[in-house]
Amino acid sequence: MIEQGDSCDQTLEIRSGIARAVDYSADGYRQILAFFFAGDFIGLPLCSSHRYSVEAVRGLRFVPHASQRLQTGFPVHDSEPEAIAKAIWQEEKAFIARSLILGRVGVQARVAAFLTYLSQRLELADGMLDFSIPQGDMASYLGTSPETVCRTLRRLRDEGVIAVPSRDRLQILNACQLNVLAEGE
Amino acid sequence: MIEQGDSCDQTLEIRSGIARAVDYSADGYRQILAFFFAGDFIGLPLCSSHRYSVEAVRGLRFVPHASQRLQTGFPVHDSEPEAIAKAIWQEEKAFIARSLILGRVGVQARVAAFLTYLSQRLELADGMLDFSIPQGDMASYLGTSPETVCRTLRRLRDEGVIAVPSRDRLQILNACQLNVLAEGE
DNA sequence: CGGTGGATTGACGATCGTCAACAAACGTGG
DNA sequence: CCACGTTTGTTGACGATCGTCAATCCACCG
Repeated sequence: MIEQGDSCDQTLEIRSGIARAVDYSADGYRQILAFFFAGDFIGLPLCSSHRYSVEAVRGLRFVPHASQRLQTGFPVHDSEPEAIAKAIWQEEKAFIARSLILGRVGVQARVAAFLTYLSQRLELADGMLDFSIPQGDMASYLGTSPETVCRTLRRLRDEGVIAVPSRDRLQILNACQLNVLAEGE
Repeated sequence: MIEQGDSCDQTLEIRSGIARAVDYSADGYRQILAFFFAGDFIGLPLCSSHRYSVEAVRGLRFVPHASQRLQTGFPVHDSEPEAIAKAIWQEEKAFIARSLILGRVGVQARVAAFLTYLSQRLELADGMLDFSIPQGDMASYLGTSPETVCRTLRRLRDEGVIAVPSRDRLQILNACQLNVLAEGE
């Protein structure tokens, strides 16, 4: 889709589904930097080459746009400058969001903050989320292990904060309590 | 200096010293999101209000610039679009950097990655860093406690990877080993 | 029906956050 | 220059958390 290091000549606009931004460090370390959802633009050409790879998580539909580089002038041809600023802001917000989530101490706080964040992006109704993100991806995003993610979700389920009716559905039953947990107990 | 939530009508250009970007969440949680150094622009007006506060860490000198909002058109009056793209990219890079550091498992790996990152920004010579960042700030940035930061730095010192000649100086003796530790042992 | 990949659970040991005490550095006023 | 209070750094001890390894279960697909 987009490979880290590729030159910035196209931008993707997500129509539906979830995509992940992945960083492959020189040392082989792999991290999921962000998730992107319907309506997001990714691969904004602030630089000459992409800073991360973009991969489909599930059910991804997107449209590519040819992009002129911001370095050689802003593309005012088909979109207003405001639209570009908004898209850049959206992308940056995604990175700050992960930063804020990872900065919390305790995996439970991070998971709770992540679920709250997700609910703002892909809530269907009544706290029900389209939760088609593998736990391995969640673990990489949250800087922990899949086992710990699983255990933490289980504890939240046992405490009645969330419900997991099916593998790709997750319902937030007690958003208030989730916020308390996100502060670290 | 800049308060989180203020309207974006000024941009700061750092001349010397270190500044920190701080997020105050609604729940009172405080996190240091990024450090900024000489040459950086902060407070870029991608949005109508600032997303974080900016505070001086030490020895900060800066010049304010009145900023037109990107939302209402790019300010091409005194700087090229490329310069703006570069500044935005620099800011975003700082957030991604923290994200990549925090995503690593183990405090030692995070500290090592952070020191490597710092050395790219404020290295003087021979791995010697102007290290006037309180350990409390480091701890908040790294998502850990001041005590653990202190202990980790001590271990690195004992292993001969770094040296701390004075409180505001830190020398990287073995950059290679530091990279190994950043990968998690 | 077997195979495959993800999810789950248990056990164990290392790490790390917390509390507490103390030392060192710094700024202030005398 | 000294006395003092305040901030920051340092160290020890302890308990909870979390990463790892391993085994097992489950959903999905051929």
